[in-house]
Amino acid sequence: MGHQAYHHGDLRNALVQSAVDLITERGRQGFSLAEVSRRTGVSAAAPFRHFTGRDDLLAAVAERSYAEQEERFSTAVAHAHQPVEQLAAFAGAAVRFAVEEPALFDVAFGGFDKAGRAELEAAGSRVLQVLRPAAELLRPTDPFGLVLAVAAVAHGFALFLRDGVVESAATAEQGASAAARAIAAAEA
Amino acid sequence: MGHQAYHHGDLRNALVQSAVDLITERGRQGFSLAEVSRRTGVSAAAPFRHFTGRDDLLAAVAERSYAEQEERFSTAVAHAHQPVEQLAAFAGAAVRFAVEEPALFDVAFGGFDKAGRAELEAAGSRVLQVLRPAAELLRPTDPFGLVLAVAAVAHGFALFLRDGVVESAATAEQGASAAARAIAAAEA
DNA sequence: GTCTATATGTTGATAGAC
DNA sequence: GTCTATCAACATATAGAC
Repeated sequence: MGHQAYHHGDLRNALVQSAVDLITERGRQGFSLAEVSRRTGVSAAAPFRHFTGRDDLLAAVAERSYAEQEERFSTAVAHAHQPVEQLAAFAGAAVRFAVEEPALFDVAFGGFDKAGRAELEAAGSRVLQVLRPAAELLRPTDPFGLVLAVAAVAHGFALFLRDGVVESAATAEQGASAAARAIAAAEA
Repeated sequence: MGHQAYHHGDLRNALVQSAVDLITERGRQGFSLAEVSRRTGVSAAAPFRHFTGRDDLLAAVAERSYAEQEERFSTAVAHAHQPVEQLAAFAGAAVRFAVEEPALFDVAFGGFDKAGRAELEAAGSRVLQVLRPAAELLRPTDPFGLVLAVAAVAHGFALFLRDGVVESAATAEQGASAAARAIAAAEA
């Protein structure tokens, strides 16, 4: 608020939000910096004051994606009290995230160049860390291996759901949770 | 081979091959129809005689990807004789495919619009069918559920490897195989 | 029937004005 | 901090050469 006519106030966040909306509507292929500018009501050059370019804006969307994932998954894990159920809850929440926030899912995993963006890699690692405590209890010899396996199967089901290989979200969620329990049970 | 000066002989396949090479070198972001034309030594308009556009060429690459996957995975499965080992072999082969054919992996799963391309969806389903016999033996009540879980975890590990979450291909391959065995063991 | 030449509109990005 | 040019590269379409 102030001089909204010229200055936008918070153009950076407005651009990120427009990008999320655009990708939600048209998919990550339909994303373009020009269209984001248009929707935000600024010129095509304006975003370059806040981002070094197209990929930098997408990186900001990815950061937001990881933050949202961390919040959702840590909440889901906190609501379960048995370690095995925490893994299952994580897997289910990962599938729900793909359904409820398709744009954030696609940008984070539809992989653009994460190379050289240490902050993004760190954010991605932090998401997996929410499984650490449960994994330490269940498999003290190789906790990270257990984390990876559970995250991998959850992500695979999420992708199958978005790809249409699995039709119902409930099926994907249950499949991911069941697989997480099976993996946790191995050599337990 | 007759008049190579003008007619290309097999421009369609040459374009697909150039596209694979280009994506291998620069990633799926670096793909452009113009660059593919340049490398193949034809004008930018030539591809339109064989493909309706950019996405149609990518779809042809995806078809080739699924064919390659089907061949690799069915071979891997055929070499294992216990059903559980067939699942593990599939998972390992899926990870190897991501390493050895990064372009084919990215195009098939880096998901562009598969909507309305029935042939592509069918090819994708056929890849999973190579696990059917083993799954029928191990879990007759829900064979497809077992197929999905194994394919999901394999795909997840493959993606983590390509994303740098897992550093070594051997780790990813072993993780995927071990998870496949664990999933097969559940309620067996 | 297969490719080239050429043209249009869109995009990502830069430079300089306000 | 944002705008108005402006540029090269790209996807796509059409008409015509061989």
